[in-house]
Amino acid sequence: MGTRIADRVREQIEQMIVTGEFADGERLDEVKLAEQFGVSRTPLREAFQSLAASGLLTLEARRGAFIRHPDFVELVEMFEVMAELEAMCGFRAARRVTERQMTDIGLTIDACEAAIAAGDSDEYYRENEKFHHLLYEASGNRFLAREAARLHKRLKPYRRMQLRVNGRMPQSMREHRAVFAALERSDSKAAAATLRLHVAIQGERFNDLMASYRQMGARKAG
Amino acid sequence: MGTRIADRVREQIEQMIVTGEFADGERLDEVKLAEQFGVSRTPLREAFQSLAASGLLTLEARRGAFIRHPDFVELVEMFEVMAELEAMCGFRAARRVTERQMTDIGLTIDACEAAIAAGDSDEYYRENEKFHHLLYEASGNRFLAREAARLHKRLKPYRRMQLRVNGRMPQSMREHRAVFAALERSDSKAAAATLRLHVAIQGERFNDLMASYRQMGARKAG
DNA sequence: TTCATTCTTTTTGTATACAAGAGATTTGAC
DNA sequence: GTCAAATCTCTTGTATACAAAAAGAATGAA
Repeated sequence: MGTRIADRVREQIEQMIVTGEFADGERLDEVKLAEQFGVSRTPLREAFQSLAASGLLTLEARRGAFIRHPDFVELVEMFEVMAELEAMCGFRAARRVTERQMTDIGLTIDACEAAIAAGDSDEYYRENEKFHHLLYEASGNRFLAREAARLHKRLKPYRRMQLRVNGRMPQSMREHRAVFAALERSDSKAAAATLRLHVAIQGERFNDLMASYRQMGARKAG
Repeated sequence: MGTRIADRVREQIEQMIVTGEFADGERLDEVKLAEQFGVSRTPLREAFQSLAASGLLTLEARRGAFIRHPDFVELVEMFEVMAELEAMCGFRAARRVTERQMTDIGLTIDACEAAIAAGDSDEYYRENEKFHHLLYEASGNRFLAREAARLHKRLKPYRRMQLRVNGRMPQSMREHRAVFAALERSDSKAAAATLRLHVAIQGERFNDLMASYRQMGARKAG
């Protein structure tokens, strides 16, 4: 991607979306955004197309571009797929991960724990994200890594809800350690199973998420 | 999708791509395509963005839109992910598939076999595709179904290679029947395992595909 | 010839202009 | 006041015009 305006604009809007800057149902005004970015509508509309194809927004014919947050059912479905993709990555990584990659993964886990201890949740999110991306890479399947990263990005606005719930972060860290241990002993099945549970929404977390979702929905609507 | 030119054009180009109308490395000429479709470059370029985001073509900054067939490694990687998505669909479908869906799936299997008997390979491809799409739907996870369908479409140009090899079609049919049987007895694991093997490229099929790929590459290049 | 350089042409990227549909508003009847 | 129809405004979709970069052709030196 060179210095194309369309690409830059796409990147910026993408960031705005994944950081939850838009409310559910909000329409992205072409002219407003265009002058906000200081560009014409043409590259902006190309960015819209690209974002829509990635699922980050929805284009309705002759109505415009809308942020359509997934409903609760779809959100669970998406996490279900994410869980399976991560499990797949872990399964393959257990056999293929390099020394170097293990070192990097270990570092992110340490950094995550340090962030928790320091109460720095932004730092935690960053390192947590790094952990997962390293895992995708370690799968040794570059296509899989890209697809996992894509869905990961799409779920970004909703992942915070998942982590915010009480006591989730220490549990999450234990799971990271368990994944690391499984990779270390090349235990594909354990790595896959741990990651599947790490990401999936089931049991208590189902209820926690539902509550957060309702809250979020209320806030966004208001 | 209303009556937007961009959408119609996108659809048409997509068809052209998945039916293998373009050679590897081929550049899609904006002005030529525009006048071919009788439209301006604007909707065409929007279609390009959308197609690129779906992975069906590659945009290179200030160079244009190119068809970039995956290299052999990437192709295997993609089928690996496809196998897992189909396994996931089968796993879930075994618990959730409806009577109606089972009937439909059974019909496509019959139609596939009839097509083989009649030597009608186009019909076979159509019904085979229907079989897989029904399976995606039967998973009960609509997001998963969409993602599976997306990758399925992207792999379309290469699936024919896989089926073309000697004796593959009857084997493929046995696998369809095995999937059906597993669904009928709600055997999630069997459904998943059968589908994983059905789609994955391993063992002999690896070599078969590699040979076909080389052939195809040669043909396209020439 | 072969290579590098300059000029020309082609093609992409962006802006703007125009057309047409969706939504809001006004007007009028009851 | 309420509803409906017509009008107006705003927004999207498409075409065209222009700018700039890349590809290609021509020129000239070794």
